[in-house]
Amino acid sequence: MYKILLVEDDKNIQDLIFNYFTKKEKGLFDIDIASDGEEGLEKVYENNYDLLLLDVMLPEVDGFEICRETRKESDVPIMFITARSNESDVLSGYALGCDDYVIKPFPFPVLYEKAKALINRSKGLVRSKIFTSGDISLNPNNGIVISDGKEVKLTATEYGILKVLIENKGMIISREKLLDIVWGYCSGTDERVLDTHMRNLRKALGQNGKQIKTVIRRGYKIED
Amino acid sequence: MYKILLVEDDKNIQDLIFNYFTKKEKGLFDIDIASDGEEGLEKVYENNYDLLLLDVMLPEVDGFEICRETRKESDVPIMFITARSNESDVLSGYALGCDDYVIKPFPFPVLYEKAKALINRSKGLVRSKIFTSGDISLNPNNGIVISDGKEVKLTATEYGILKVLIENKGMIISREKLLDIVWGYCSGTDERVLDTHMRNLRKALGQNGKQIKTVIRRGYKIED
DNA sequence: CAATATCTTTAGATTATCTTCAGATATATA
DNA sequence: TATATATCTGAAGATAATCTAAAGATATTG
Repeated sequence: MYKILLVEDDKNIQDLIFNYFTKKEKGLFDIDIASDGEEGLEKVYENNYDLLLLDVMLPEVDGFEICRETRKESDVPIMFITARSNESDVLSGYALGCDDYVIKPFPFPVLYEKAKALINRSKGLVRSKIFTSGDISLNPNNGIVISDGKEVKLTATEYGILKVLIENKGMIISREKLLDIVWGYCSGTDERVLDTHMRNLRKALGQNGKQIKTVIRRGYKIED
Repeated sequence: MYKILLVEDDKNIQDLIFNYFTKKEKGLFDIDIASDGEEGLEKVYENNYDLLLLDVMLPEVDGFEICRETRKESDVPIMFITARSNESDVLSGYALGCDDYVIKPFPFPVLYEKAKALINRSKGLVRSKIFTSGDISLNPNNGIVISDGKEVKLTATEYGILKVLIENKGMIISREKLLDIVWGYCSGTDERVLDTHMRNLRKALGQNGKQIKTVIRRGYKIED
């Protein structure tokens, strides 16, 4: 559940956005509404939003001012939604540190997807990147492998093998393919090195090493 | 210096974007160009870009396909820039995991600011903040590094290395990437300089130098 | 232009990791 | 069941990556 603050003085647009955002995928977004800039700033200070949707022309304090004040101490994602489409207004918005500047009118589904994309980006959730198999998890982003809750230190080769297996969980990966992917070639004579690395990898994973099955004559696979 | 890949078949637009982006704030952006989708995908695989600008309608492999393939293993920021303005096309783009969908024609300054905002967001640099790792803190605003409560004077190279590591705390940064980011290239012969700088950096940080771990064959990382 | 600080190069020492090997064990096939 | 084939294991040797230290090159400062 992500919390969004909408600062917009037009009741009609308030309702339309509120309805679209709260009903589309139930429970994904929770929307707070402020009808003028002063109220908007107060809410920003008092809450911890995941996204601000700011109209620019507002009573009391305008959207640009809200953005400027907010950016002094927060990197919360900010999108302007406004009818002011002058290039110079758009550039002003970006200069103040907004993330997107959407010009009215716009299709609600597009605004919705923009909001989702931006929130995901801000939380580093663009691609769900942690692979798991049983109690083993591998995060290709930082290269950390966890088995039974403890980080295990793998060598580069072991890591490469595990990555291929876990990315293709359940599939049998042939020895040739493993040699090819991890070493970049497939010679043949020294093909037995893989045995040793598989053994070391299994040992490093402890109890969970058993998740790596050998399928005789066909390769290896990992299964939870 | 951020690296951008532009995949666009129209030579004219290629030139316009290239010129605008490379000349505006000199050295902020470095632009690679691919004229068809196949070349684009190759470049994505071979390089480490900070942003992809993808046209949708392309020879060989279209922009959507590039996005889909890229997202299988990367969360690099992606912006579509295309004349296809149907709502369903826009939604397709977001469904594939893009960060923004810009409809042609657009003012170059706006595209430029969008690119900057997105890259900053992706790197967590929206608001400059103080990075910490254990008892080390680095303030990119004034370039001051504090270790164990005392300011330590780092050389520019040492500072650059620490900054990259601490901005990506916990992640393994490859030697190539460090060389590339800090020196702007990656030659190969004189690659061993890094060893020395890492040692000097660790020594300068005193006890806390131990927070910088070397991950053999894969790079270095900092952890608290 | 000298003095100083910083960066880069080099090469030997020290590890970590990879590979090889040979015998043991398991599995397929006839 | 016998035999051939495939994989596992453990130890040791080979290779490659990183660390260290010291000296030469370059840049910066007064």
